[in-house]
Amino acid sequence: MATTTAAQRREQARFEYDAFLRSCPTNQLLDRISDKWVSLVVAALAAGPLRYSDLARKIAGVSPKMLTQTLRSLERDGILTRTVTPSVPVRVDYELTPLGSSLAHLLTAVKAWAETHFDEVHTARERYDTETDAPSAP
Amino acid sequence: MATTTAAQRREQARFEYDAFLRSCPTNQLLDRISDKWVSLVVAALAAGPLRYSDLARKIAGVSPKMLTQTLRSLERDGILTRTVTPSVPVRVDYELTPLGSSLAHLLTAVKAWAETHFDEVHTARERYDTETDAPSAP
DNA sequence: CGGAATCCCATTCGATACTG
DNA sequence: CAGTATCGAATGGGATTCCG
Repeated sequence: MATTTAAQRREQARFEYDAFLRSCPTNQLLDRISDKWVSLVVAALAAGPLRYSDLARKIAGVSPKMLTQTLRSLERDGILTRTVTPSVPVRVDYELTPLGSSLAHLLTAVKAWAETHFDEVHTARERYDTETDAPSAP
Repeated sequence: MATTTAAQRREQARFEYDAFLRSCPTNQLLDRISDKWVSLVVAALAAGPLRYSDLARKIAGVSPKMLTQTLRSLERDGILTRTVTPSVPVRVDYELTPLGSSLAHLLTAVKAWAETHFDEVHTARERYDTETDAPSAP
């Protein structure tokens, strides 16, 4: 017996892996800040509160769908607050919470790392491309 | 005239946005470390060099395809080194470079932030779900 | 103005099978 | 052991349209 070993073993491994991820706050939050738009929104709001259309203009390339989706998930996580002012044309402001500010600081650290080591990465990348792309080319 | 305003304007905005991203090292590297598997591989290698199959076992849930793909891109960026020992069964070791170690440190900082603020996020999330999910539910 | 809902395409990812 | 190749499923994300 045990014809199903290989497949089932990975399936079970995957199960345990999922359980691990669920129990690991790091991965949950890493996934959150990993999002392409999240970092841009947080960076845009770091300077101060903005309205929906201001964000759309500042980020410049985001579709309304993704902007709304991103803002909702960030609001849900307590990264920012959404304030509706029921004037005639509705006005909605978004602002970072203290938690959001601390996230902005973290992203600043990431940015610092990226700027510090970008040269190394760039160099390594070019060398790798040269070595693998033209090792035996005429 | 100007029937195409809305769509075309965003298209052009998108173009500029792409140009911005290309010139911004932060986003390039943020995208790299954002990857779900990258962080796991770096974390796994932080303790010391590992062989391919060791990594597959330690990460437990990754397909060979993604593992190889992740390792290649990290090698390309100078995050880790790949050492082939041409013994009878081929042996390949992966090890973090100094650059990779610094990235591991950064991920540690992210992890610290996540663990520090996980409660807040969790609380905010539950509150949000409660408020939006059952305000008028029977 | 600020958003919700729908459609749909492109990329990505995972599982499997095969090779050196 | 350490990959590569291929296929199908899932997902993300953009455009569009309509509501309050």
